[in-house]
Amino acid sequence: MTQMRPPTGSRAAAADRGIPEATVARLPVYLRALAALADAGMRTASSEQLAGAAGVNSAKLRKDLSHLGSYGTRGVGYDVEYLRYQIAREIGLTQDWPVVIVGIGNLGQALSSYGGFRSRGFSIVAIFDADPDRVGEEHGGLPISPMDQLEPVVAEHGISIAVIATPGPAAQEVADRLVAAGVSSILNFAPAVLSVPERVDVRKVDLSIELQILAYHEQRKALSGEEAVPGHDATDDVAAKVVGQL
Amino acid sequence: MTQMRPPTGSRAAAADRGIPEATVARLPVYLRALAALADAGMRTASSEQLAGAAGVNSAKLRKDLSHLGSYGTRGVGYDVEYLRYQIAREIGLTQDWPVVIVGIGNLGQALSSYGGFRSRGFSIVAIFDADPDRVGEEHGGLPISPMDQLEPVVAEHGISIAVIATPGPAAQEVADRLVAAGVSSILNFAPAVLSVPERVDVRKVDLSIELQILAYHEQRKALSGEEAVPGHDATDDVAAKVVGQL
DNA sequence: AAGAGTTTGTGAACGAGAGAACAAAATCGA
DNA sequence: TCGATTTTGTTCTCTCGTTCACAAACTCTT
Ligand SMILES: NC(=O)c1ccc[n+]([C@@H]2O[C@H](COP(=O)([O-])OP(=O)(O)OC[C@H]3O[C@@H](n4cnc5c(N)ncnc54)[C@H](O)[C@@H]3O)[C@@H](O)[C@H]2O)c1
Ligand SMILES: NC(=O)c1ccc[n+]([C@@H]2O[C@H](COP(=O)([O-])OP(=O)(O)OC[C@H]3O[C@@H](n4cnc5c(N)ncnc54)[C@H](O)[C@@H]3O)[C@@H](O)[C@H]2O)c1
Repeated sequence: MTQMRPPTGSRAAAADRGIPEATVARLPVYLRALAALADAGMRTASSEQLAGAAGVNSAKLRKDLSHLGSYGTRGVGYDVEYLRYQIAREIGLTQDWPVVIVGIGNLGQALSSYGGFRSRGFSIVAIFDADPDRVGEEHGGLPISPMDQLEPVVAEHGISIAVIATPGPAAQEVADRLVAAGVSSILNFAPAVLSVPERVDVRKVDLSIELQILAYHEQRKALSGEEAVPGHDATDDVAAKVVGQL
Repeated sequence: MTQMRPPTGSRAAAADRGIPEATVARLPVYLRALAALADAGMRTASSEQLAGAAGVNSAKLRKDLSHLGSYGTRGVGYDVEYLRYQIAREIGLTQDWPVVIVGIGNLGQALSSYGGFRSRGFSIVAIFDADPDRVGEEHGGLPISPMDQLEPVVAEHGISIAVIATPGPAAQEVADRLVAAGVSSILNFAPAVLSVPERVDVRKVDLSIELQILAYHEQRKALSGEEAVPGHDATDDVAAKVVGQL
């Protein structure tokens, strides 16, 4: 995703601040696991325990954490609260991130009403929809704002993270406006490939794709049961038209 | 994810039917790109065009497709409809998958009302919630069923794919019931690490984590601006308690 | 029929990530 | 103080995935 800017020359000691993408994606999981352990009253935890709670291999967890620095104690483990703070700081969760949501349909409403974001370092400061009839409707304590408020709100709050939950065809246009207004990270729920300048990060969440991946594995499981029949594939060349739409 | 069952001995020719996980995750994207091209009236497409529409590198696309077989024509490209059918068949989308959703809160309602699943090969056949007051409510044309209907419905329709959209603490229990009832693929929206038998596939969608990953990159961008100050980190050892809850 | 022009399919080089294994560093009990 | 025990941080190896680059295969024009 983000540009891996070439070796930053002037670096002296250990923590090179270049955490592997795969590790970054797991840090939030560790944070959640630590919260669970803290709630359970644990003040310290071994890599084995933490890994268990996070659902990963303990060697992987230790290597991940070693990228942040050396925050454990050999023979003891990790101080739960301290590690929690260090990870939060590394991810950038010691500050609160203001976020806007564009497209308040089924999904946008669910997101707007979701209370879990605030406690994880994000506050939704405005929600937008193009439908004039919906402007003013409240969701999660915020009124829907009209689209012409987008630029001023983004500027005023210094928004850098936005969520797109519009239909697919509208997504690119919305993304363009967001980027022009100053947003540099987008979470996209619309089934569309967004094209944005290099400095902008886009993450895509696509529920249909997730289901399709499950379907693939499901089909393989089913097939490996009846394995018997070796090499044919009857339906193979029959027709192309069958697929219907997408 | 799924067990990479050891080399299946009795395999003669080319297509070994062991598609890399990374490729599987991209096939649905290609499918969508192909649909877009077809709608635009294209009957044939080069790897370059397809890759453009799908937002990937063309070499990667060609290698991905080569795992399914040799469906292109050198000097020409790929027949849009034919490739579409082949990918759909490979993913298992020539059949329709019945799906159930458990936990009809904000998110579950959005999913239930979403029309996009049907056209992509999935039909929601039942939705469940533990709240007795909500049983009977309609969402997306389906009434909410009580939880005690879960096992009979899963059995009757031969459900193998389920979606969990309950709060985190309830997720494991729900997963256990689903698995016991015969489900072998789960799409989980709850912030919880599910433990399931090996034969069961779980995919997790976690919106907070997506935002946190964006926040990390956002922070790095901000930091690399003020790069000047080299090695310190004032707030480093100050306190641990600051983090609040998760 | 032959040559020019396209575009696929794949071999090979490279890079990133996962996991096993172990030395180094800490605690604890005697 | 010393040795036994625990557990981290890191090195090494292996696997998986990405990208480049090009020969092989096809079309089209003359
Ligand atoms: N609802 C789901 O469960 C679900 C599942 C998978 C994918 N998605 C995707 O998420 C997106 C949103 O889904 P949804 O069900 O909420 O759709 P929806 O149709 O209910 O809502 C879309 C909203 O976006 C608004 N909108 C349209 N054009 C806009 C524009 N140019 N600017 C601002 N707002 C605009 C519409 O007024 C509407 O309120 C879609 O792209 C959909 O494919 C949704
Ligand atoms: N809404 C969002 O935008 C959003 C965003 C990120 C994550 N999530 C996660 O998705 C999940 C659902 O979110 P939500 O906003 O819809 O929550 P919600 O509280 O609105 O809905 C949860 C639903 O699950 C039902 N439920 C509770 N226990 C159950 C059980 N044991 N069996 C069956 N049903 C049960 C409840 O009755 C309720 O209707 C949560 O885990 C949440 O953390 C939601």
